[in-house]
Amino acid sequence: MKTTSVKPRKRAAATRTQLDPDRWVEVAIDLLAKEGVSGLRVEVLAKRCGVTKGSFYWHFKDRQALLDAVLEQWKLGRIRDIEKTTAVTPGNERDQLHYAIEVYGASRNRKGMSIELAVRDWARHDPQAAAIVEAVDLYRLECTRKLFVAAGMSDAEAKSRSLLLYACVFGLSLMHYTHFDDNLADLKQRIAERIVSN
Amino acid sequence: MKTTSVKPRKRAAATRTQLDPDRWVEVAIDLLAKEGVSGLRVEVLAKRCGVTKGSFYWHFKDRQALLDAVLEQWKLGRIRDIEKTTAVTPGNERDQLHYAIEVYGASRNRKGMSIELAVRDWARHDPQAAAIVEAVDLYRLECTRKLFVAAGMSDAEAKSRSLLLYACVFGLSLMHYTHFDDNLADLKQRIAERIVSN
DNA sequence: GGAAAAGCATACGGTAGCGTATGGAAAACA
DNA sequence: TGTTTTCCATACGCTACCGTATGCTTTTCC
Repeated sequence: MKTTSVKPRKRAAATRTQLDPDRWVEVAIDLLAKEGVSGLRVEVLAKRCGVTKGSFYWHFKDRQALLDAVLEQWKLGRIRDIEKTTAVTPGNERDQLHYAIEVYGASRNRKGMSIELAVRDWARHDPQAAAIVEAVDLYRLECTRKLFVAAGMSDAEAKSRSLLLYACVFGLSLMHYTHFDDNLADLKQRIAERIVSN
Repeated sequence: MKTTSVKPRKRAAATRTQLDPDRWVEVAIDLLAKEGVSGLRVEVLAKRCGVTKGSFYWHFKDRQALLDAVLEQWKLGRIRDIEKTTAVTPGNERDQLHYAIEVYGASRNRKGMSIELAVRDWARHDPQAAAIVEAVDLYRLECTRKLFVAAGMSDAEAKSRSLLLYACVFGLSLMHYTHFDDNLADLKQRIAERIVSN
């Protein structure tokens, strides 16, 4: 093949961006969101990064190494996120719970939810991914549990609400209910109330 | 290759089972549950049926035709199931709602939930699957909505509860909360109460 | 500025999967 | 019994992957 034999030897010469592993993982998570794990292929990813797989195999031992890195990165990101979302400002626990619900509301944060679902589907076939998901879930559940307790609920009730909250949030993202009602905002509001109110 | 040159020309000679499309779809759904759509490959499926893909391409135009059939079959099965689960026996609406929740409880009906999740993941990348899921969701939501109304709730509240119910059911199946509490039964009970009670 | 290392391209072998072509056995039919 | 039709096996070409080998630039370091 020879278009003009012009060697593409500039690769974004401006920023002089070398591809470090983190950048690879970043793009990989992007791809994961759109295609799922099964779509996370080495050569596809490389093309997305504007290079060939020769580069990939310089940074990573193999595909599995990338997957491991993706999982780890996701885990860290989630935990950081949860801590931010559930940071305590005494007295406002219920508002914060509402906020936590809203944050996951499909409209915005669409990409985040796509990743979430992709990882969970991944976890259904991969024990390692399952372990990561479990760790993240337990951490999340614990964080909101504390909020419910701080809001005045019994420990057992708080646990149940905490689980209900996340189950509902992820469940909604799995469903297609757009045409179920013409006032979805009210619907969601009622649900949120049901989860956090007494 | 020649083990003993014994031609396997009996293929379950007892029942004389010809492979009809329905049988293919049945096995395909099984495979779908275990591997997801991406694992639903023609040659793998054929091997599972004890034949080669030569047989497959006699019954189906191509892989897509199988996928279509799987979706259609799933849709029909779901609708039949919902009608059974939400069949009305006046006065017992709340019991039935509890039953509907319990039916999806991950422990039993594990396979059914696997299929459910696989199809929903499928729907995230395929508009056609998404349409089927939407139809099934709307039908389900409508059925339980009626139950909530019959149990004495306002229409708006019934809709919200209906959505909450399914979101929670599917959401729970996505989560890994086994180690969150040592009395999961109580946890689930509380959640169910929260969904159906006033 | 020359050697070493980093970062990437290219080419290769190998597997798995899709779909087609073709033929052969078994069953239905006449 | 002979001929269709049904049902399936085998063989083939093609593509998309994975991972390796090897070499070509660019950077880094002396």
